Amino acid sequence: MRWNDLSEEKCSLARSLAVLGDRWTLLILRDAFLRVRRFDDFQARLGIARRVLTERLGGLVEAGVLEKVAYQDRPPRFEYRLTQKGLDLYPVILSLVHWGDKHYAGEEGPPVLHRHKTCGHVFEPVLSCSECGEAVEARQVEVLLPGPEPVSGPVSIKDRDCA
Amino acid sequence: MRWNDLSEEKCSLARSLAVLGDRWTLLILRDAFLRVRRFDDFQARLGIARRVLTERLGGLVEAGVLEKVAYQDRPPRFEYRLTQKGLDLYPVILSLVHWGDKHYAGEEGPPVLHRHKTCGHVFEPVLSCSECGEAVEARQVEVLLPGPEPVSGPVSIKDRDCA
DNA sequence: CCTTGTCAGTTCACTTTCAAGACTTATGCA
DNA sequence: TGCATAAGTCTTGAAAGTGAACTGACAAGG
Repeated sequence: MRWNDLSEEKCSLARSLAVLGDRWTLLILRDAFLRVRRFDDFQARLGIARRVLTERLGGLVEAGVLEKVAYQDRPPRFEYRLTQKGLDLYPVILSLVHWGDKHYAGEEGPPVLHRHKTCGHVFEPVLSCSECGEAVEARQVEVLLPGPEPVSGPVSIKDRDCA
Repeated sequence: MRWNDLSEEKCSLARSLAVLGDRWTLLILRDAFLRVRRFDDFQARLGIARRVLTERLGGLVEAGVLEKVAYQDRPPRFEYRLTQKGLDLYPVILSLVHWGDKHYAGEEGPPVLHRHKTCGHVFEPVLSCSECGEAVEARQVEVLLPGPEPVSGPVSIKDRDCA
């Protein structure tokens, strides 16, 4: 399978990974959420090869996750900023961070804490159900095929291909 | 940077990506959540090169995300099952799926729906705050360095390296 | 002027990883 | 005996990543 074919799959996870599934992309986005914006800052913080960084930033701009904005004209200089589509990735990043905190923090505890400005508390991210508000666990979720109404109902693995 | 060095970084995102950051790994886990368990089933569904699948499954077992269980002895046959650590990845997967649904579902809508058995409704995943229960958005979160009490407080980018 | 420095990339010579499919081993079934 | 199944292993060319040096446009200092 060519990697680009993923974007044509009828699976939202595959389509997301066509954009994000690269080894560097999520690290670049982590820094973007920390308000890193410039080529050389990304490069210095990540230690990524410059050619690869060029490609990744270009890909993220093309995908609409970042936008390239000139911050001066002579000489032309640009910065990369998260779009709303990029900001929508925050749950992905925070879930990954939380999983790392849970399973890889040593005795020192997690490397950083997060404070929710809205309520003022240090918090942990919880993935919850939009309908009942309870935390969602894997085995409490059933996958359904969409569609007006007809056959649908619980679907066995063989009926579908996708998460 | 060698990829393996990531696991030594003092950043939970980097440590998570050291395990999951590969192009195939999350697709393998998607299938695992759909209760795919056997080598040939993964291979046929994903179209992944068999050698790469061997490596990835081995890596996930080593990381404690999957466990390899014999389901018969002669000939020896194994299946790969999610551990609790693996099940803990559900928020990551679901967040990625939801982002794909939001930004890549065409007119047909998302390829699958999720039903929360606990409450019975089709739902969307919401990342919420463990303290106040509200949905968390990127720009409402502040990063703090942990520690007993001393200096800490809001941290500027230069003070930390990590998400 | 002339040098040094900054920033956003390119280019190049290499190394590593991946892809696709044939092959292997152990066994049950007809 | 011959075929099928499952879980891999092996081989080989193609693709992607790496690190270091280089470029081009400009600013600042002596």
